[in-house]
Amino acid sequence: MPELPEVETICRGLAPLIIGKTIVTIETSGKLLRQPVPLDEMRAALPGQTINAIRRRAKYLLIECGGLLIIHLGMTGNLGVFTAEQPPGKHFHARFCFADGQELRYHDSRRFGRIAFFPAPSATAEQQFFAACGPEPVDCDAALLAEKCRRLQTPIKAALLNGALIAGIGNIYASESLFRARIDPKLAASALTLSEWRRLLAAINEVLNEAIVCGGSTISDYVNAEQKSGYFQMHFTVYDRAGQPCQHCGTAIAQTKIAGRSTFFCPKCQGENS
DNA sequence: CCCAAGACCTGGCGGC
DNA sequence: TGCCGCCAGGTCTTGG
Repeated sequence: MPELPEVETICRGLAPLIIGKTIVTIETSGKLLRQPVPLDEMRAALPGQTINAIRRRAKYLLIECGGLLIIHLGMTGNLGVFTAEQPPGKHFHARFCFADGQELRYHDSRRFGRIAFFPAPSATAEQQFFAACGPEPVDCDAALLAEKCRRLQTPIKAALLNGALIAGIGNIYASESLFRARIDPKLAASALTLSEWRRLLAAINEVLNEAIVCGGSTISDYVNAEQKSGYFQMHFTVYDRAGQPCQHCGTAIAQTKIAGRSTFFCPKCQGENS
C-alpha cells in the first residue's frame, strides 16, 4: 500500500494530531507483525512520555517520544487517531492511549508492517537501523546512482524497488516514474546513460511530489491520518491501465512482470530508442 | 555473487 | 450463491 507519498501524507496528517500528547498506556493485539511488537519495552519506557515529533525516512514513520518509535505500514498498515469510545477495527494491532482520551491506533490486515522501538534513542541507533537504507530520492545524485549500477544487470524497474539503492519508491511510482522519463522498465540498470539517470531522477521526484500534493494514491484501502482517501490514482499514466491508450501517443499500455511485480509501460514511448 | 522466486498474511475479485 | 485461483501498495530469506 503505502509508498513514500502515502507515508509522507500520513506523517503530515498525524503531526498536528499527536504532537504534544502524553502517552498513558499501550495495548496490542498480541498478533505477530513482520516482527514481534516490542510491547514490554514500550510499556517500560513510554507511559508519561510526550510525543515531540514525527518524521518520515524511506517508508518508515519515526515518532520521537522520549524513546524512538519506528513504524512501517507494510502493504495494508494504517495509523489514525481515534477516541477511546470508537471500537477498534477488525485488524487492530496496537494502540497508544493519550492522557486526553484519544489514542493512536495501528491497523493492518495483512500484518506485513512492523513496529520497532528504541527506549533511549541516539543518532547511532537510528543510523544503524537505516544503515542499509539508500538515500531519499530528493538527496540522490544521478552520477552516483549510475556508478552504483555500473554492473547491475537487473532491469531498471527492479532496481528502483531496491531500497538500498534509493529509498521510498514502490511498485506504483516505479512504473509511473519510468513512463515519465520515457525509459523502458526492462532495460538493464547498467545500460542507462548518465542523461537517462538524470531524467529518471527528475521524473521520480516530480511524480512523488505530485502524489504528495494529491495526498497519495488509494487503490483499495489506503487512507490518510484522517481516514480519507488520496486521489493521485486519478493521475496514473500507466499503473493499472493495461490496454488503455497512452496519454502521449495513444498506444495501448502494456503490462508485464518484472522481478515478480506487475509493471506497466507504453511500448512506444518507452520503446527501443525513445 | 547475482538475481529470481518464494514466504509471510488477509481480502477482494473474476471465472466457472 | 459458492468455491477456487489469482492478485494486491513491501520487505526479507532462500536457492539455483
